Amino acid sequence: MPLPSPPTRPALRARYEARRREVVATAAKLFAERGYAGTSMAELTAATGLAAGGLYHYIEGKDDLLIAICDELLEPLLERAREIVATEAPPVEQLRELVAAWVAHVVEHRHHMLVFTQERQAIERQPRWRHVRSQRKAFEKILDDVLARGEIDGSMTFADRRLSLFALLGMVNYTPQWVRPNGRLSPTEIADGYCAMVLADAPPS
Amino acid sequence: MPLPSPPTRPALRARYEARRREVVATAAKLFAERGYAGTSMAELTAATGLAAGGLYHYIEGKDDLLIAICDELLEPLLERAREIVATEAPPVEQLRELVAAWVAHVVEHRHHMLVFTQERQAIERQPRWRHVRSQRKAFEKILDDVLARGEIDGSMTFADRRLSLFALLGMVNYTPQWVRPNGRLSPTEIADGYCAMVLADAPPS
DNA sequence: TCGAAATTCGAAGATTCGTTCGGTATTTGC
DNA sequence: GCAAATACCGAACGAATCTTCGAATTTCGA
Repeated sequence: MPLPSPPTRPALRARYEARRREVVATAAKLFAERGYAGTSMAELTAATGLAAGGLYHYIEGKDDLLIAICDELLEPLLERAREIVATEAPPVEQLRELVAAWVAHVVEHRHHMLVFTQERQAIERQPRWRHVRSQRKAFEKILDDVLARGEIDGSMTFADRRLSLFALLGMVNYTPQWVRPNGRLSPTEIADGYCAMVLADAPPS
Repeated sequence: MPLPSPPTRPALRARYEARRREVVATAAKLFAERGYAGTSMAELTAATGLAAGGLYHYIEGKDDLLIAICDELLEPLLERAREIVATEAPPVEQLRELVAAWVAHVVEHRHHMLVFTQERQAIERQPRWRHVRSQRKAFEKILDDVLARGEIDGSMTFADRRLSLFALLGMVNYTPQWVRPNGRLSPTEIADGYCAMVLADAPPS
């Protein structure tokens, strides 16, 4: 099983990378619509225009696509999140930036995100997915840390910080299920709304 | 293809119904852990103790299980929701009751709920799932109506009511992903926390 | 206790699916 | 323009899957 490798000749290399990204994007759309297991390679070949054999010049196998989709989703998001918390801005500002970037990201890559959500059980169970799993955990830790810093310096108040974190994860992760590109609300407005709900929470008097 | 029907003899009828519920519950657990398509009938037979052919006395086919799981999840929830909004309690109280019942339900049936979430694309796409789809929509409409009544009578304030609805759906639907039976927070505490976040939201001054 | 109903078995059937592989066409670098 | 690298094709294979079916066993009701 020779794993396909990018061509060494420079003129073809760019074309190869671009085509591979196309294939992954097409797969993300199909997987989001029909499910990973519910999408056959035959449907994928039809959607990409390639024939059965041609596909395997760009991917190792079907599950390679799933990993590529998750990586395209999590890697840039995690990088951006680390940039934001490296700032010296106060926690509340960092949280707003984080949620804004996060919402914008899942809206733009909503197909990726839908696949990530649907295949969560596979991701959490199989050892092969350790990397994806640790990226998800790293992102959630960044969020939790920001909330913790806000709680400590008194700029945020939570009845239960852990619950607020889970609520935020729920809101944002659910967004791709209903959001439409060029919908009524912009990603920024959505993010602001979410932040308001999380930050307005106060312990019962 | 003779569809399996409950026995007419009374003594066996109860046993049949019970066994069928067992099968559905086992399927819900496996599907939640491994995914619907990722679970083979062979694994199901192993988990139920029945042999391949024996299973088909209780179900029509694999997707029959999926419908049964969704029905067991949505039917009682929808019924309870209708009871609550038939009350004359003020909207805020109705909302608290709704969310409390809802959270308790998804926590208790978290396997069912995880399957429902994972197979959402199938449910929303295929005509066969019209019934499940309409139950989901009916429940969401009940929620939206309560929020609308609260907004009109001034007891609730939303920057954007639609967004608050989606946020609430996100929070609750995500709950099964992290909640543990006998965990630190009771379903009631979780529900109260969610309500506080949704109700505390106010338009920016 | 007897006959019919109900339950269970497990091997076989039919289909679907992911992947491979030999071959052909196209492109690149020299 | 030539040779080598690259891109692509599509039939075919092997494995895995869901479901069926006839037979064997158990259970119920009269």
